[in-house]
Amino acid sequence: MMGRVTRERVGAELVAVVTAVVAGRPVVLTAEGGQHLPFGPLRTEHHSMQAGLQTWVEQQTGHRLGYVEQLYTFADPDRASAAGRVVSISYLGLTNAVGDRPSDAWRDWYAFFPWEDQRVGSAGPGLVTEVIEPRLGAWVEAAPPAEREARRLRADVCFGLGGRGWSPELVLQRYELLYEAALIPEAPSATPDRLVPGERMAGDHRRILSTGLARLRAKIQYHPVVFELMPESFTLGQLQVTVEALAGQALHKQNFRRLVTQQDLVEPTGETHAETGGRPARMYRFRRAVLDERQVAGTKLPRTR
Amino acid sequence: MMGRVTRERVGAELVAVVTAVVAGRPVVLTAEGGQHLPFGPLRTEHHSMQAGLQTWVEQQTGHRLGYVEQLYTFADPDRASAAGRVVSISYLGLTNAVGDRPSDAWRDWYAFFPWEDQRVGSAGPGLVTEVIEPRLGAWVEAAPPAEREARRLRADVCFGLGGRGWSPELVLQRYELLYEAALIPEAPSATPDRLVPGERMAGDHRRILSTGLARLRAKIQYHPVVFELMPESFTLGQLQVTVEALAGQALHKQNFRRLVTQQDLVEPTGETHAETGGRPARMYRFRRAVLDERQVAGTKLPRTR
DNA sequence: TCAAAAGTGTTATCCTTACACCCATGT
DNA sequence: ACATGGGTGTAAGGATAACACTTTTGA
Repeated sequence: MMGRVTRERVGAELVAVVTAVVAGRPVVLTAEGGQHLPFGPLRTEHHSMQAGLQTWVEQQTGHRLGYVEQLYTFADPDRASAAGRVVSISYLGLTNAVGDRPSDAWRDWYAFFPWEDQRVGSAGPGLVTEVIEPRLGAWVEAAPPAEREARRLRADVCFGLGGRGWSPELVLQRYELLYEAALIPEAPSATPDRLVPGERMAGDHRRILSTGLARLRAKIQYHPVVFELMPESFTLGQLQVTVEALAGQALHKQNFRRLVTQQDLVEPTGETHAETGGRPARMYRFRRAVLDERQVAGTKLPRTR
Repeated sequence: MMGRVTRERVGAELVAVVTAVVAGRPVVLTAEGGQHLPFGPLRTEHHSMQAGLQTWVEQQTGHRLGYVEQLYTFADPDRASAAGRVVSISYLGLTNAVGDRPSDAWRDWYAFFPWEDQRVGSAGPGLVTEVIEPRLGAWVEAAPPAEREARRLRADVCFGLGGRGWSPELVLQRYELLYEAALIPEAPSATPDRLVPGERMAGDHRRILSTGLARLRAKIQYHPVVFELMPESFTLGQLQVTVEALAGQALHKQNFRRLVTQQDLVEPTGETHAETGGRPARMYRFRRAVLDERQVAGTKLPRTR
């Protein structure tokens, strides 16, 4: 019986969250004046979805993506109209070759999510305490009493309120919370005077972008993907700046270095780099062999017997 | 220019890897005599993909899925024929309500992946040392010299050879390695006399299933998803048996108990359970509140400053 | 009384965190 | 000389892994 239904057809779209880090700023590749992520339809001539994606991105940036992984597949219900349904298959791409084709298509992540940059001196910390926390407080109070505590807990966990720590990887949860609280313009009941700052994108592309940031921030903690964003050789300081840019958080210098060196993730090239001020730094390169040696991260379960 | 292309259309299929654990055996819901995973086309009347999936699964099992998460989206190139391309959006579903409709549609995971069960007394350990290891050895030797070491490393990491430990979460990597080594029937150049035991499924469903196992084994380590497979109340022994069934590995009893209790994942119900032989065990229930409290797992990066 | 499973306690080890300090360069 | 960033050492605390042992039931 299952095979007898008429098979309906949908449009399949490939969407790319391509990111890089330039001078301590995480950037994402956009199209059409920063309103879109790069995207294009899956074509019959594409051998695979990744190949199709590579084609679209190459046409816009002129270079191959070093690293690509699938993010998530969305079926936007708003677009299930007479024209038919559209399914968006999104990918995360990482690259370090921003300079090849200078372009203003590379936009700072934090233009779209200002609250996500929690480094000191950035917009994030002030934005949370002065704008987001009070408005979420109002949203909590506006709930029926039975639901109030659940809302408060959710706000506290997402934004590190009430003495909780800030968790960089909760990007998507924060975006969805702001959406539900009608504090961002995508929300149906949003009112202009209560919005939280941050540029929006066409359709659900800001949501897809937030999925990409969340994945990258989570993955960086247990898989050596940062190196896809680095040049061939780099200093440990540059590496740390890159990780901090992605995490939106400052890291402890000495421990960061030990973490990287003790795990044998890098090897010295023998050269040094004359930095602005201070002692010249040793240059390192990523030991690509670790990708083969360590398929595995580390278990949380007690092993044998 | 991007908007001007004629949008080609594809078939969108929803595929479910629904698993449960019954009497220490992990099982997966199949259709049509165990050859398929349950699947069905995405319809216009489905409000969302998850809703569509729930519909298909409910029709076959009669109960709702407690937990659903998206797995991966595949575009099988072999099926991009005259009939057009098909995109399969796969989901992982967890349930504990197997008993509602008795059915032989629940098949043991390890019928499809016998090598994945590494518990003592199971087929796995012998299969690896007596069949897989020698045949992979031949595959290594058959490579051109320059490629030989890479193949050996890969085989060693995947199957815990050469003194390495077995990593339960490498399910997909092992499947793909066996595929490339032509040791499973899906492989184009496979020959019947060199195959590794294990039932196959239609199309790429065995591959999708292996993606599901991999995700579940990985996720169980940092997120309390096991409880979706447990009844309302259970003993710590039953919980351990369930985790062991999924991991395909025995766990250390005392440390497992401590891990569960010290993290406040469970609370005692006050009742006890008279087991077969031995002292009666306390019953516990999952503290669902932890899902709200702990959105976060734990960072691998040194935090402040 | 013994087998079987539940449950408790203790110790060695490793990893994370934090702190203190020295080194090499430009100005 | 001193500011700046690079680089090293070490000690405290917590989590994990491994060990030995007691308790409570059914047969």
